[in-house]
Amino acid sequence: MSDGATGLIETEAGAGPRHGERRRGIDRVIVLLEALLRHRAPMRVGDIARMIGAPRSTTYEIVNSLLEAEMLENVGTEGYVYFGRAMHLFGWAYSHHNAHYRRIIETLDRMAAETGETVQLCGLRGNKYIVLDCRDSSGPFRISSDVGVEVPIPWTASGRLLLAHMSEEEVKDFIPPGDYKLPDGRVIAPAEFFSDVALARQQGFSETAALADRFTWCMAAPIRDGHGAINKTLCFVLPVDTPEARRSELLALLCERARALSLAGS
Amino acid sequence: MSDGATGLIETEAGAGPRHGERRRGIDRVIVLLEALLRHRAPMRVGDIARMIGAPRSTTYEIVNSLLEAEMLENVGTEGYVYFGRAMHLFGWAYSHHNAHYRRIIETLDRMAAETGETVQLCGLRGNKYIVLDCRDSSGPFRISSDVGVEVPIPWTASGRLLLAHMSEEEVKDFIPPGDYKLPDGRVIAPAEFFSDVALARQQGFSETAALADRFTWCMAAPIRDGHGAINKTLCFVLPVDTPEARRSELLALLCERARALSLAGS
DNA sequence: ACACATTGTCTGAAATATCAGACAATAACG
DNA sequence: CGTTATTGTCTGATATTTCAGACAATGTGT
Repeated sequence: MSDGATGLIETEAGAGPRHGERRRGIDRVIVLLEALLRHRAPMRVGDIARMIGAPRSTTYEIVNSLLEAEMLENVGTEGYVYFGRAMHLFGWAYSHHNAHYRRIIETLDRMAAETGETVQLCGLRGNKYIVLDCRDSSGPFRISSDVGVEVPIPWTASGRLLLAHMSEEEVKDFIPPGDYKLPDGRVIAPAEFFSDVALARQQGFSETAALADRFTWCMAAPIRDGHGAINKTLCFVLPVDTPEARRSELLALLCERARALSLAGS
Repeated sequence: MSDGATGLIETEAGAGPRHGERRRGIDRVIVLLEALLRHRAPMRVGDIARMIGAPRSTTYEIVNSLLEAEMLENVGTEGYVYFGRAMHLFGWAYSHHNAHYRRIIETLDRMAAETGETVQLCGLRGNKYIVLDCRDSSGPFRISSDVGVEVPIPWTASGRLLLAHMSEEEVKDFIPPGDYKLPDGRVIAPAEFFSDVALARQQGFSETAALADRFTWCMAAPIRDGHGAINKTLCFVLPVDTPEARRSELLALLCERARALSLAGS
């Protein structure tokens, strides 16, 4: 896919393709890791340098440091690098540091085992939707999606729930205009999206059929934090042709489990 | 490898804590993350600074950068930080980037589901043993251990397998002398350990009873890479009083699954 | 109330990490 | 076989980042 390798990943305004931009090593590391995450495949040092807009010599220096720390590792025979073991360990520590997240993961496991369907834990990252964790369907035709990849919020059922605390005006300011355009070219009318959000807030769950792609039915239920806000959602990704009876059964299960995971003060 | 870069810096005659050691931001980051992993709990910035031997001002600078990148995140009300969401995403990417690791994880899941016992994936990190991933027993008395924590190799069943490619001489050089001492004070005779390693190599599995602690029976089987070398092991952690019949059944399962995961070129 | 420890934020100054560019050694391509 | 694009490693110079220390604002204990 044309990943639009603009070369410059500028979080801040200004700063065009200035030649003499000297940057801090730490920032290079951060940008590098995020670029690698987006790319989702091992890369060569030269490509990394181009992608993050850093000089080759610097990139080699940094990559070697990270390799030594096992935050990156060599993969394949020729110069490719990707995330290393240390990242796995750090990530594991993150997922298990608090009891709540552990409970969520156990629920994810149990639901996947019980239903055999694809289950996901979703949340926001900035103004995008991401899958935080998932258990893929065990069936022969598995619908899977990558953890950590940023997706426009309007494409997803979870997204509608995750915006439930916002007013229509806030939502309008929050979603980049281009994000209403679906991958197949259709465009969601913002007004329709706002009412979807309102509906999701009211019913306490959200469903989408064949939205971001032709073959999936998604259903999401909110996991609320201590203040009742929705930080994360639990969701099923089903084949669109799943019978209605089965769907409503799964929806009930989803809502029940999500509620059980919510911390809402009694 | 052991370039003596980190850890205790006493290269010169100067005994005191060298005051003017200026270090690179990247290296600070690496040391910081590793310290956090070892500590296994959120820390305050001041404590981090002390633990990694960095000035407070520098530590604040670095921590803030990492917070912004979500590699760390604030936890609790007052100044505690721990690993952040981005780490989870990077780690997930690591675990899923290659088909082999994915298969291993699926096996882990399946074995845990089938047996209800604690299953672990283990490996080496430097000259220590670590748990790379695990599925905890679902029973009321779960025996669990933390992923990523370094443990002396002689304490473990897996460790005996993971050294199988070494000669006795190499093993002797590899294991730090203090690592033969068990947590309860007993000391494993090196000669005994060497013969354990040889036995493990010969039978293709390894077992320990009440070694690192009084109440566990561990059994490990090797996962071999394309060259037949043992990089990782699969293992069960059982209560010591597990009946012999059950144990041998589980051992058979363990060996079978580990063999299925091995890449040994036919 | 006091003394004492800690946090988070700022400074200026000095040590150095980042950078551009050159280099040989392969690889890719027509 | 030349031509062109890579890769990985070095170098010296300077723009930057790390660092020590000071600061006010909170805690903590007696």
